[in-house]
Amino acid sequence: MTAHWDGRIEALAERLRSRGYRLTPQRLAVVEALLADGSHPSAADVSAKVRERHPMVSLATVYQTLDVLKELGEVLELDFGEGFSRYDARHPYPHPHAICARCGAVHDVHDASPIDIAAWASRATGFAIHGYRLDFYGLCPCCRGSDTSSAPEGS
Amino acid sequence: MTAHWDGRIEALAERLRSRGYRLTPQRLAVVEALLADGSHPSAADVSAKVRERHPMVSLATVYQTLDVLKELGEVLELDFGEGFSRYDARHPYPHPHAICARCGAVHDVHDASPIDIAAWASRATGFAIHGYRLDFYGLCPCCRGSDTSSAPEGS
DNA sequence: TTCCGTGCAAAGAGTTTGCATCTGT
DNA sequence: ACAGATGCAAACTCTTTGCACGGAA
Repeated sequence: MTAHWDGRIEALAERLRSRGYRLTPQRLAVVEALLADGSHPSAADVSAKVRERHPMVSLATVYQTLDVLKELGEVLELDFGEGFSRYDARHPYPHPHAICARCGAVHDVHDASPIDIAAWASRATGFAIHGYRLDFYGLCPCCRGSDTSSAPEGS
Repeated sequence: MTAHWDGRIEALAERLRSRGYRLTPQRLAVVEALLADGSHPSAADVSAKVRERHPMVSLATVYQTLDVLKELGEVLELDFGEGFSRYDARHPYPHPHAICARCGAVHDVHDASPIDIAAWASRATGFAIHGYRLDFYGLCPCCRGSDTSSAPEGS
């Protein structure tokens, strides 16, 4: 299967080198782990994925590589108030997310907004808007049907 | 001066008592600190403010009180990815914020959105949307004019 | 008197950093 | 060969928790 992030590994490798960063096996492994699926992995998720095939890559290296990728604008750090960060290397630009309160899944929302919310906010606030974040909380289509209660855990 | 949160201290006191919570001097001090100004204070900010007049109130008590207030729905916990949470007791319901990248100020956006973004997101994602957060990043009107560079710190 | 709340200090989670060793270019 | 990257462990920040004391109902 092909998708728009095909070739992103090669592009990233080139980008790293041209900016004076070395392309180490560890960095390659982190990039591969980030792009492996459409999820929004935490640093621990990335580390676990990397260790499946490169058991000696340390968590510190994962964090350091994520920092480099953030600096290059090739990964987006997402904080949903869970106590840790998630990362998105497939779509490293601001876009809305929908978070399921029951199963915890994070979905990307790629539909174009019917309005230019940044322009609206600029008008409403007087700010020069550089970016935004828009997160929706609710039940994903899957969890909507499978349970009448919306709480992740019974209190 | 009067504002819509006048009487909120009294209302909160009543709410606490009716729910079986005690109204202690510490809790009153935390509530006062939260409502003192329109900023979006962190727990440390609240603690500092409380200690101006009640030096023996511990940080743990501040956190515990914030938990109670969150449970009552009287304070909103906000996480802007700064590594700590901020709290809003004046407007404890979801509303957009605008964060200045230069001075760090957090402004409330009270203008009504021109569209029902929750309805849009529901249509776009199939989620049952329960809530959302919308944060804008940029330069506040004050910082816009005072400096041509947008970085909080020179790198 | 009976709990609930407090203060202290220690524990906890996630992230960052110092330093000696190793490696891509 | 040399600058930069790695791995380990310790440090750091914010937040939560255990426990004995203290005060309100």
